[in-house]
Amino acid sequence: MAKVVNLKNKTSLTLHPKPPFPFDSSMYKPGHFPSQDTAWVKGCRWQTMRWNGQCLGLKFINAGTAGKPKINLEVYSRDKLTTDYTNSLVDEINYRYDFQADLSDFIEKFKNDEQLGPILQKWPGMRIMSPQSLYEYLIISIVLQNCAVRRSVSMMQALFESYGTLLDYDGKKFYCFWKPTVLNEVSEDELRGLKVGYRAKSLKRISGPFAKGEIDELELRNKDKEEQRKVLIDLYGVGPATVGYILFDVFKHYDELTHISPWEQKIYSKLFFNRDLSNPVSEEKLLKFFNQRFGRYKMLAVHYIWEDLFWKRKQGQGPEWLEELIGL
DNA sequence: CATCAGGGCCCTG
DNA sequence: CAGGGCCCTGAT
Repeated sequence: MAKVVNLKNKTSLTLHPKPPFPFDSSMYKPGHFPSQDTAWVKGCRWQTMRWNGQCLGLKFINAGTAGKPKINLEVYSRDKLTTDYTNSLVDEINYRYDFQADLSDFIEKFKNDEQLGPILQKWPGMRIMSPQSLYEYLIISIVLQNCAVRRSVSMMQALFESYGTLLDYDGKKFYCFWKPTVLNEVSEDELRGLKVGYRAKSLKRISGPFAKGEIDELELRNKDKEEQRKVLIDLYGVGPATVGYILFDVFKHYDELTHISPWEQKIYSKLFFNRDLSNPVSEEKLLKFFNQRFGRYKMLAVHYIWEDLFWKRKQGQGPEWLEELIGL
């Protein structure tokens, strides 16, 4: 069982995302994998975070409007935090949640687009996000591979219980990720015991370069997209699908769309071409279509459409065919 | 009970 | 560059 740490120290900070900023669609993504390090209710997101050696419990509270955004951030920690620490934390949060992004050009370009226009009206300036570090995102990607969501959730749970830290803060409990050194030192057999299957090897081999400091996420952010791609694809267990997600979510390349998985292919074929699930448009044709229509914003545009679909589903207004595809 | 596919990726030929 | 195999689970 994971150890439980009670975070008694609370620091209050204020964040100012660049307007326009719709809080809920930016801070909660029904289309993302549901990990056990977070929760959301309207106007509020809880999220654990490992930063500079400390496990933190974050609570983001909406205290503004889309036009005049303001977030009250409560940071729960075991130790008292220094100003230097909270400054670096705020920088990191701004990066991970893309708070300072200027999306005015994107909004202007597509406000009258047939599919995108209505969503931009509803959620002008919605951000992309990756609350996790690059390493943590990689772990999630590995447990996502070649299985349905239900199993991914149970693998993640098992990993958190064995190697994570359960944080107790604000009357709630969420898991916090482990340091890369932890998995680097366990045996593949031990990992297999958690029923992660052949993914045990990938989990271990991905942890290595991070444990040894061979991959520095902050440094990698300053490289160009193709250099980032090369570093990622060289990791064992990381292929084109995973790299695509990371270049977009973690490194914020709004134009990264080079691979469409079969189930995404079915969804886009239905949404844009009204094709039956059994008769999807080819990946190549879809890629060409997105490129022509959305140019350097193609993945961002797809994200808006994707999240709109999954928000509707969450509210019980999703299309029938989507349930068929997800098959939970 | 058996069989199969699943939000990939690696390795082989 | 195509295709088999991989761990395991839930669905059939």
